Amino acid sequence: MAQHAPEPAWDAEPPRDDVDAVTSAVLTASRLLVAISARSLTAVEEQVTLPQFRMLVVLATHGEMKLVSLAGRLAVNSSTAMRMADRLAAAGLIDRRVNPANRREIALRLTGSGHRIVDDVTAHRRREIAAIVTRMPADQRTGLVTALRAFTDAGEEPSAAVATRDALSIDWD
Amino acid sequence: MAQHAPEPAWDAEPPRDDVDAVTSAVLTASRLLVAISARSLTAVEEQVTLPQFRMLVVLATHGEMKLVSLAGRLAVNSSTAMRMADRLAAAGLIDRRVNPANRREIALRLTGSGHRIVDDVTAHRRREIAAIVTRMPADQRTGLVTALRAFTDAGEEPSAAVATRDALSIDWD
DNA sequence: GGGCACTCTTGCATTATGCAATGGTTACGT
DNA sequence: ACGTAACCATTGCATAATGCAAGAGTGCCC
Repeated sequence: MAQHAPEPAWDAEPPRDDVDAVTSAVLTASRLLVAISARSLTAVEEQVTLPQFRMLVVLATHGEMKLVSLAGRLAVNSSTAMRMADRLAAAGLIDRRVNPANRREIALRLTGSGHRIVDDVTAHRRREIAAIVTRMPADQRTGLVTALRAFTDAGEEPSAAVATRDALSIDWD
Repeated sequence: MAQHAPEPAWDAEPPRDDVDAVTSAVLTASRLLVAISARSLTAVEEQVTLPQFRMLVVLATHGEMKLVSLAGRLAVNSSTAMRMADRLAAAGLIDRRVNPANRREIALRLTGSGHRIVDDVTAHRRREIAAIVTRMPADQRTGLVTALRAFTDAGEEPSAAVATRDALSIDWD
């Protein structure tokens, strides 16, 4: 990929090769992380479908929410969220009640069982990542933290403007 | 695990463990990467659904395949893959023909239009990651490459044993 | 030649998804 | 205070995704 002789010949523009090499490294890491996440989901996929799991994650993260907010965060139509909530409520994983302060809306919330499912997946994922980190040379670890922080900082700054919706198909935790 | 107390990750709380801190950093980066991928998909989601796009990606990566292999790689039932292939063929994005060497199987392959869709998404994703990398301090970039390589190396080593299926819902490129 | 494994295909049931319409509830403006 | 507009949940309708199971064609091996 990156040869040597990074001669920044023009302007203040950063050398293309440098950025390209880093981009490729990030993409490679992405694939691994997605594979890990996919594996961590197989544990619960007997109990809930993937879209249902996404809903549980959002509720675990944001606590009680009304339906339209939930739908917006999942980037699905409210009718879709509606029927998913129906099924999750029937399965005893979420709890629905009318908001007494505003009777137009309903408050949706995880039950204990719902929380347990999310926690199981999160624990599995953390465990698997930790296992990988353990296999890394110890002196590389601090470097990874520093580098990733720089990356996420650079990536999150403008995201306020973008108002990134939650992940399309996999929510991590 | 965590109820809904926001996790202090690596700062704030005294890192109980080196591994723990790194794991948290990786999880944070994961979320950003997923958000990026989700955004890169919105461009094509008028033309194909997400599962359909996954199928296109697999075909772009592996070239011509028979149906069961494709289904296996997508981790879906062959009947599901079958009908998705029907729709993609009807849309002119893939091409199906009987394998002359083995008339039980059908060979599925991307058309030009199918390729274009995959390329669009990949380009979008690379562009967005590159933009973030550009915003990083230049002296952090090489550190990121080194650190990510150490991470992916450590993560891929045992994956031969695991035989990781492709990502459950998002294929990256 | 016959069984057997492999492939594609189709029928059936459930879930996911969006759009549009309906009815209840709140907010706002005059 | 009244009426209208905005907001919210809900349901009907159509299509896609998904798995299981059964059926039909094809190739392989003994």
